[in-house]
Amino acid sequence: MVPVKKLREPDENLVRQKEAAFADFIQRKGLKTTRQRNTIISTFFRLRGHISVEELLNQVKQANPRIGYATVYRTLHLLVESGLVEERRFGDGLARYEGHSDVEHHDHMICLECGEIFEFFNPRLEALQESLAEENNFQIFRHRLELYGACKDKEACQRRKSRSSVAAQAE
Amino acid sequence: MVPVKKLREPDENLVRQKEAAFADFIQRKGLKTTRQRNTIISTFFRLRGHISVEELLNQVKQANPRIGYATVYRTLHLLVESGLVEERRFGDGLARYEGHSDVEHHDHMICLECGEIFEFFNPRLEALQESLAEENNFQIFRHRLELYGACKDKEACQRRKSRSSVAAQAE
DNA sequence: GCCGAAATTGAAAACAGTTTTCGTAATCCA
DNA sequence: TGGATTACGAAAACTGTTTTCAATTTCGGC
Repeated sequence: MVPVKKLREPDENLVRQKEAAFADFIQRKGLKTTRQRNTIISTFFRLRGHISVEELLNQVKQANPRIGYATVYRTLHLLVESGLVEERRFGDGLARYEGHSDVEHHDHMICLECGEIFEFFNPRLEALQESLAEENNFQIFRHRLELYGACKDKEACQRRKSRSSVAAQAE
Repeated sequence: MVPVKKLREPDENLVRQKEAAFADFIQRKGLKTTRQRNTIISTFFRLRGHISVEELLNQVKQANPRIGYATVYRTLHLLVESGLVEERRFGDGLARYEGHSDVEHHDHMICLECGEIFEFFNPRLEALQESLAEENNFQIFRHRLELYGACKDKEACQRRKSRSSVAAQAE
């Protein structure tokens, strides 16, 4: 079973690979390669974690301050369409985008104290879901499992259970 | 284990009980009892399922057409605060509200074809989540599990897998 | 290299769902 | 039954996201 892991630095080879895959996608669709899109995707792939549009735009603006929201949104949609990126919503009202990790499918643990998001995958869990669906005459296309709580890595998160921070507006 | 069930008609006694509980809540908070709030909550508790604000407003307007969005939103917030109702978001951008069923906690299967929402609960699933969290040094406060797919009750949902209907914008 | 159709951009407007404002009306305790 | 307090409803404001539109860029063919 694949344990929880904090996301590692994206490695440069993988990033290049993804950029190439996106270029392919763009070409296959008969779309055009533009400076803005390149800036956005290469910025995106070099970030790690679950990026909100605003976070991405901020980074992107460092490379090219003239790029605006619209283009970032549009490019993210393309990334999702290309299959290179997934959109997630964790209940704080923001869409977040995640470049595929090497784990194909995974679920999330979200620390309500520090906001850290961990990925995990467990085949028994998947199997159990399948068999439950089966029993109930339901066919699963996809699912979403999110555990909200406190990570124990940082003692701070265990102490500060006041639910003051991120917890307030989550969900 | 508690199997999937479609929601039954809310029974009149339970509804009365909830209305009373809400009245209590209002009083404890030093708020006022108003005709509008009464209309809204009694309409809400007599509906079943996972109600969107618009659905609720439509129903409410039949009893009193002068009631507007603002009051419905405000009353729903009170219901959530009172603990009698939970807010859910299934990724179509709408908040949905659910009066507690008799199953305290439960997860959801959502049919992407017909939009039907089923509730289920499975202790093994819960236990597995707990042990995964344990292993990974994480403390769960709450979680959310949603299975998206096609219900097999209606043959229509199995046939029509084209992802044309509800599926398109979901997530 | 240059043309021109087609795609893309950025700013701003539009949108959807939700929240807030503000003047008026209803509640309810002394 | 005041009268302070809370609630109401309509409309404006807000947030995150999408669309519009005129101007710009891309790129395959010449």
